[in-house]
Amino acid sequence: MRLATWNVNSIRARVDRVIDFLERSGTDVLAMQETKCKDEQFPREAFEQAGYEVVTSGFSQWNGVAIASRVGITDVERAFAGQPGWGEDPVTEARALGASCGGVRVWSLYIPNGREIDDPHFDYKLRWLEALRAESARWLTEDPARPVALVGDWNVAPLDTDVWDIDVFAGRTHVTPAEREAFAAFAEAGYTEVSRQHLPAEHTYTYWDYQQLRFPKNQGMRIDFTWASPTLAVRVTDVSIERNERKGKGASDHVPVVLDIAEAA
DNA sequence: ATGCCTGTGAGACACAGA
Repeated sequence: MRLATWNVNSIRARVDRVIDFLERSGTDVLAMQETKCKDEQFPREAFEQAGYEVVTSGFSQWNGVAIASRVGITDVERAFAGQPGWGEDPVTEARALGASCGGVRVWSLYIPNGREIDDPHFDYKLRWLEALRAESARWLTEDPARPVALVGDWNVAPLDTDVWDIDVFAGRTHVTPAEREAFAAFAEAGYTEVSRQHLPAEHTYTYWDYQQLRFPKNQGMRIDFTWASPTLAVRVTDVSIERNERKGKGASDHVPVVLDIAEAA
């Protein structure tokens, strides 16, 4: 099975590119983030015509996650248990969508950006990561053999070499010890970040800002990852970062990360 | 060329992204 994750930065603006990628890449399951539309606005017909079922979670023009699959989609959840909400009267945002596809429990995740270190969104980001860690650890406690993939845009650069110049990020989000500890805690919960395992090269990015020629200069960030449960991690045979998808007119600022997963023994 | 930001809603700019 081929499983990919991609922050598409608006599915309505990008649907032709996304469908084209699905067909070229042989992707069976695609987890999308930042679809930027309500469920009723999602261009599901294009996916269905290409042979994919699609489930979506979008409440407004902000955030939005979706999963497309040609190997089945069942048991859909539009938030994880204990998912923190935003605001004084907390609102659950469209940042987590779970579904079982081809025997794998896939979670499409869009971790809050955090904005600035002194912004309330930063504390929200840390609480959100901790709540996800606690809940996903519980899934493995219940059933250690469960194949689970936590995929998406984590908005954390775990290593200094995951950004082009760490000095540029001094005092900013994505690289703070608190965020990195919250990210690394998924390893303590029993998960393996399989993209690093297969693609250890430094300065290998999944995102390049639209501004200031960041892509031509290769000034990017590595912030899209896959935490795989033990029985799934050992089935991952290859991972690729589809850098070519950042090229040309109408590209998302993120590229797909693709995993090849062997059949269960 | 991989090229100087893009997408949303609104109907001018404000907000968000990272």
